[in-house]
Amino acid sequence: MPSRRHIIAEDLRRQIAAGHFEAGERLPSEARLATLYAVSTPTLRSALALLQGEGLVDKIHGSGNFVRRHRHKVMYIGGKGAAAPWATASAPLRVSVRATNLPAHGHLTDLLNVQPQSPLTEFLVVTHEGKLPHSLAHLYVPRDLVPADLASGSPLPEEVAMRLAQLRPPLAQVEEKVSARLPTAEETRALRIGASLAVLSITRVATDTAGRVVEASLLVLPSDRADALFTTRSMAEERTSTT
Amino acid sequence: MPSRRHIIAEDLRRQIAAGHFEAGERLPSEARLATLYAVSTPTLRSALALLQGEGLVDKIHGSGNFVRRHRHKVMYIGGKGAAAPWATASAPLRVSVRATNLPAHGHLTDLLNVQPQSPLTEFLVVTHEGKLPHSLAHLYVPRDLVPADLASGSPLPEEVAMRLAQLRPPLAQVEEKVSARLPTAEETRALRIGASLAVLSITRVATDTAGRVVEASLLVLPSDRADALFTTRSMAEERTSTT
DNA sequence: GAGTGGTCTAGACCACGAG
DNA sequence: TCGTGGTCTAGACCACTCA
Repeated sequence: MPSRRHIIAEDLRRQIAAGHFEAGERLPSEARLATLYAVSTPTLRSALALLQGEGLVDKIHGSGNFVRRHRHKVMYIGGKGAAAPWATASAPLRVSVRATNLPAHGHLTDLLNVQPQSPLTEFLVVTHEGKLPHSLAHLYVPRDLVPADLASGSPLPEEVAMRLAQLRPPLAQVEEKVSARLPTAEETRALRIGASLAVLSITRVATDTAGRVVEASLLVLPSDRADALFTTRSMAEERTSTT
Repeated sequence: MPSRRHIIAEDLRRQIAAGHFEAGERLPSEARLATLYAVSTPTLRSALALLQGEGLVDKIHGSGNFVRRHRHKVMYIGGKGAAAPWATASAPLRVSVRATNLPAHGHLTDLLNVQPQSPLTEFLVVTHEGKLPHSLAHLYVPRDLVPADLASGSPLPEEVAMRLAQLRPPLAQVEEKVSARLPTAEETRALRIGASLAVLSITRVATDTAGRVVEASLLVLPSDRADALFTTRSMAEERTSTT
């Protein structure tokens, strides 16, 4: 037995799919929609919450509910491109980087396998698609692997990737832990997403041939904009040695 | 500025963490809690919805809100163990399998790269932890790779894995597409989870050395019970050939 | 300042679960 | 049958955005 909010959500989905609302267009106000569907505002809002959770609708406080413009998803490619996770996306995204020096603390000491207080550089990477934020990444690299001129301010993303890759030995292993969850309060603000839109959270640890952790990254990918793809080629040795 | 529901949710989190409520214990009724916190029932319910989304609380219609018993997460290991994804979990789970024959249709023809109507066997795999469902998997295998005695009814899980592995050539590649999303209505029922608890959805396609798809699986892992781990060992050839 | 969404209330009635 | 959660109402007031 479908509840009213499901009926309303389904009707709006249909109208959006049928093109009755243009991409990027604002829907009628919640008060107006509530009148149209003859329900109270909380009921109508819960219907919209379903559409938000699917990434069909963008809610902007003070402005309105908008039909999402971009419906194409980016594919995050696992295993490759450590130090440049944003470059593994398959669509043109604008990338900005802010670098900060900080001492290792908390989870970071475990992730990077370093002593507390040992010097790290954090790269806060925000990708945008058009003018809207797309995804977030925090990269942590031991300071001695970071050229001094990249270690603070807002370096160019391409340069960060290239220079880091030059400075360190080849990677031996990339380990990626993937979780699904709802966004934190900060993430809903930073990514301009609703609290009911799930995100992919990827913790990636890259190790060099000497067994040293050369980079740890925390990636947050909203589920309406990104999936992740992992490809494993089986070789006889691997399939026995990894058991 | 924290809203009331966040304050209430935080207080309940604290009390649960402090052990004021035992694992598996029922919380006071929503009406009672609403009185205690001096808020209306919708407000109190939205606070509980936050805890559900974190997997801290199990809501059971007609019975009450229960503190989740198991708080340990299973780790799904990517890349390995095609044909037995459930075996890659790191905790003891009870597994049940139901096999059905069906013709390829819809997405399945694309995933398995077969003609529509070509014969497949579906294995519906449900894992339980104790008496509660843990996760769901649908496996699809071309019929000619399935021994006849496994192709219907409820075969033993271990046998399915072993016999399938014997019958087919070694795997060349496993591709896993990972998404985060909220559960569908059927999944909330089948897994006994709230609609606000995100799930990891993994589509796994295994290919043999001849390039034939020998298995496609759709896995659904509730985010409070499972993460996924992917490990990539870099070899010089791979890093250039996969670009 | 006008209009939008965000939060909350104090009820009502329905649907489910267990004794 | 009774207590539980599920859904919904018809408002109120606050916070944000934009002209």
